[in-house]
Parts: sequence; structure tokens; C-alpha cells
Amino acid sequence: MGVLVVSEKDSVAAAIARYLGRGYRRFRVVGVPAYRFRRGDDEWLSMGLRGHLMDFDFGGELASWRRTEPERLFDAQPILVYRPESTRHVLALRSLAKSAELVYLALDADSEGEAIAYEAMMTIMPVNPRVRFLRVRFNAVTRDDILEAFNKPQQLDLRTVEKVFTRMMLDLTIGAAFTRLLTLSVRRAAGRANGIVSYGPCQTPVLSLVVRRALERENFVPRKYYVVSALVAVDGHRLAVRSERFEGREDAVAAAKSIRGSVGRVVEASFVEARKSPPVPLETVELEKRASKWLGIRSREALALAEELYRHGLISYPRTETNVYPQTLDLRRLVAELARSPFGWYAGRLLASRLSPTRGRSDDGAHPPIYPVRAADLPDVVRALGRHARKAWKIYELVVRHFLATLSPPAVYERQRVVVRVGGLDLVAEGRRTISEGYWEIYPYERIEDSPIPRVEAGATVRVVEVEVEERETKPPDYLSEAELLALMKRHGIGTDATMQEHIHTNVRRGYMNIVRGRCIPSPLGKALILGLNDTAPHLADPDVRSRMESMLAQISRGRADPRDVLEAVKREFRGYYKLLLDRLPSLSKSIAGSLDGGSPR
DNA sequence: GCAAGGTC
Repeated sequence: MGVLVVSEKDSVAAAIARYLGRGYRRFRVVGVPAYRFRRGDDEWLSMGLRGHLMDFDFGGELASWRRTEPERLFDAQPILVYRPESTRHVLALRSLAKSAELVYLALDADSEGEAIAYEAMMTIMPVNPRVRFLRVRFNAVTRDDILEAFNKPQQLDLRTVEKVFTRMMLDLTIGAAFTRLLTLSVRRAAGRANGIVSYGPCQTPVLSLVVRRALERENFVPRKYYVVSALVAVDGHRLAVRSERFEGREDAVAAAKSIRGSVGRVVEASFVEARKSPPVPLETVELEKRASKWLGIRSREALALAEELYRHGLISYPRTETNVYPQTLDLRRLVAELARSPFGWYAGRLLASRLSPTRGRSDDGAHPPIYPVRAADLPDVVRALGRHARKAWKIYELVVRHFLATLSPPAVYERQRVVVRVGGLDLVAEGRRTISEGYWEIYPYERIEDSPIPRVEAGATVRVVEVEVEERETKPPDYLSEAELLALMKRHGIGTDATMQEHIHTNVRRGYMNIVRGRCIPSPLGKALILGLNDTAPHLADPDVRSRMESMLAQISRGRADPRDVLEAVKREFRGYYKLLLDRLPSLSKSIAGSLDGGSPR
């Protein structure tokens, strides 16, 4: 019998051939890598796609921005077409499937995988109408998981396919309708012939988060406040202490005067042991946040570098929302492998202990967390990656250190707090002292420097040695950092692990914002767009539009809603917003056009 | 030329 296994990417196709067969041969069909092996009496083939084969688009008249009124897109039916860039994979798939009797759809075990499985099935059926299809689902590309999945084949989940296709149609319809409307009217108002003013249910809420913070910062009015700071003598130590805030200078001065040269008592002295747990296994968004915060590498570049490292077999698949190691992952073997790396001094030590990894709470069902696969040093990475090597090494190092940290003990430190009361005034000193470094030793990014205060006893007498009033000012919030933005996107459910950094980048590409030293600074255009939308149809820029849409879509895969009903309901909602925009279009486009002085949309 | 989601 002839059997074909279709997976989402070449790396998985190769792994399947390796685990299911006893030896395999790699070959190419129309340039696409494929694998041949025997299993029992059967002849098996395995090939990987490159994600989706198909996409929705507007055809004919609907493709014309000028001839079609954008609002008409809400009534139109987008068509499913093959992506031009997947031609070779379509041909290869048909060629390999032509004589198969059974096709295993071994795409990733997530929603997109279900849709891609359907696309593969649609592609094969015309050339081989009698073939049987089975769906296999595994949530880690390990021998055990894959063997088990093939022992328990399942059926394609058509409801999930419908959910994904509905989302694709909605995103296209909504994105195209608003982008065309905004673009054409802003061009008219600005007297320009080019430039795009886009709207999207992910990109625009992201921009809205950035603008919101920028406005908070720019509208911030600093306020002066005062604190009494003093140096007190206690038990032969000197201790720097500080009062709470005073709104008025006179009150602070009076309080300072009242304690000058006075004697008081320690009313609280707590020196308590506290622990900081090591991080949970690494998922994409965390990698991006940490790279931005600690390495100064932007999310988009961090993911691109991680992909390079993955392609060179140095780390596991970098697009994942899972932060729990699968049971089947041999952690000890990985640590042993890392013992040969520049981090071997630490890995070797871990090997001597029992390995108990931290664990998070999310599992995307398709990929394990990001972990190092192979030991490498800087020269190895330079040989493999060439010109990107320096930054790639920093990412690799982060992945290795993070992995080892998840297997390490917590950091233990002493949290110190002393309150002295002089007259009626409480003054506080806080400090900390490390007791045991724990995972900080391999994960210095999170290390907190010691700032110990002397150990004193409650009840001890204190004498004020020096006292002064400090004038301070409340500080405006900083622009949103990229790491904060990623965290907010995750919280609001905007985008996926693989796309979050793209939504940020789309805003940069469109000229809506810039990232300067890790901070997101909106441009006048970006601000004008968000302020304009907030004035006319605020729901369009609401950080929660995406998650509301997603929860409606989820009803489809749960079998609780008909896909056509969801499609119509969401379109009706957005068409309502479209009408609101139309009503105020002249002033909206004028204000956006006005923001373009000196800059232009891209 | 529009979006967001896969993959490289």
C-alpha cells in the first residue's frame, strides 16, 4: 500500500520519516524535499508544506479600489485561491498523493493546522478521489508522541476548519474595507496619490495601546512633593530612613524640625527570608520580551534570529505558546548535551541533582517550549549563521540560560524593613540581601543587586543624627516599552505567538510609530488615526475587539454557532462602525491628512 | 495595493 504523510513544515516531515521508518531516503519533487521509507509492507512518503496553501482574496471588480465602493465588500464573498508562492508545494503534494491509498494529515495540532489539513485535502482530491484521509495529532515532535499519534489516527475537525476560514474572511473583509476607505479619503484630503492608511483588527488596537500611553505621558502634569529623610543612629549603626510623602513643603519642614536631634524607637524590624522562583519554560512572546528588555534586540529580529537557530538545529521550534515541558522530553539528555557547551560548568553541576523543571499553565497543543537542542559556542554560531552571528549568539545564550534556569533552585534572599518612630513621625528603611543565588547564577538577567541595611532589633532606641527635607516631583510614565506592549497584547488576546511582533512592525512600516531604544513612540499620523477613530467609532480601536471576535469564532469550533451566522453578525457589527466613519469622514480624513505635514504614510 | 494566519 502507498501511504503519504503531509505535515506543516519540512522539519516535521523529516522527523516523521526518522521515527516511523527504519531508515529513509530524502529526495526532491519539483524542488520540494520529501522522504521515502518502508513501514511493515507499506511504501511510505513524507513531505512538509510551508504553512497555508490557500488564502482568501477579492476577485474581479472587487479587487479594484476605485471601481468598488469599499462598503460593498461587506456584501461580497471572498474567494479561496492558491497562494502564488505555494505553487511548488501544490504540485509536489499532488505528485506524491497521486498513487497513495492513504493520506495522513499530520499538520500541527492547532486551529491553523486543521485548516491547512483541509487545504491539503482539497488539493489532493481532484487528482486522487478515492484516497482515504486520516488526521494525526501530536503535541511534540518526539518519537513517543509521533508513534502514539499514528497508533490513534483521528478525523479532520471540520468545525475548526470553518472557524479558521471564517476568521480569514472577516479579517480580509474588515481590513480591506476600512483600509480602502481611509486610504482613499485621506489621499483626497491631503492631495496625494500614494501612501496607505491601514486598519486591521490586530494592528490598530496595538497602535491604540501605544498612543494611549504616549498621551498619558504628554498630558502629564508633574506635581511637587516632599519627603523627610534622616540619618539615625541605632545600636551603633547608621541607618538612612525616609518618611512618606508630604504634599506641602511647610508640613514637611515642620515634621523635619520636630524630630531634629530627637530620640525615638524602632517599631518594626523585619528580616524575612523570601524566594524568587526561576522562570517557567520559554514561549515565544517571553523570548521576545526578554530579548527586547535585556538584549536590546527587537521582537521582530529576535524571532527571526530564533528561526535561524532553529533551522540550524541549535534550538527547538521557536513559535510556541506552551510553557510546560512535555513528559516525553528527555531533560537529562539535554542537560548532558549542554555540558559540552560554554555553559557546561553549570550544566555539569545540574546533572548531579534531581531535575525538577518549573512549569507554566499554557499548552498550545502543538509545540513544546523553546529549549536548546545542541551545544554550541560562539564560533559554531558564527560558522552557522555568518553575519547575524553576534546577535544570534545572544539569543542562543538566552535560550540556554533560560532552559538551565528552569531546572534550577530558586534564589533566596532576605527582605529587610525597619520602621522607626520619632515623635509622631514614622520613617522607613528597606533593603535586601542575597542568601543563596540559586538560578541567578546561570540567569544573571534577573539578578537583583544587594542593598543591605544593618540588622537592628525592634524596640531599640534611635537618635536622629541628620535630617533634611527633599523636594521631589512626580514623574510622567515612560513611553510603552516593546516588552510591555507584548505583555498587553497577550493580555488582550491580540495576535498569536507567531504574529505579535508582526503587528508591532506593521505599525512601524506604516509610519504610525517608531521604536527608539526599546520604547514605542507614536508618530503624529499614528496619533491622528487613533484619536480620529476614538472620536467616531471607538470600538474599532478598542484593545478588546480582537478577543471579542475570537470568542465569537470559538463558538463555531465548539459547535454552538453556525459559521454563516458568525460571519454575518461580525460583518454587521463592523458595517455599523463603517457607517459611523462615513458620517464623519470629511473631518476624520482632514485631521489625519493634517498630521502628514512633514511625513507621509507608507 | 487592503488583514491575519501559517511557513522561510
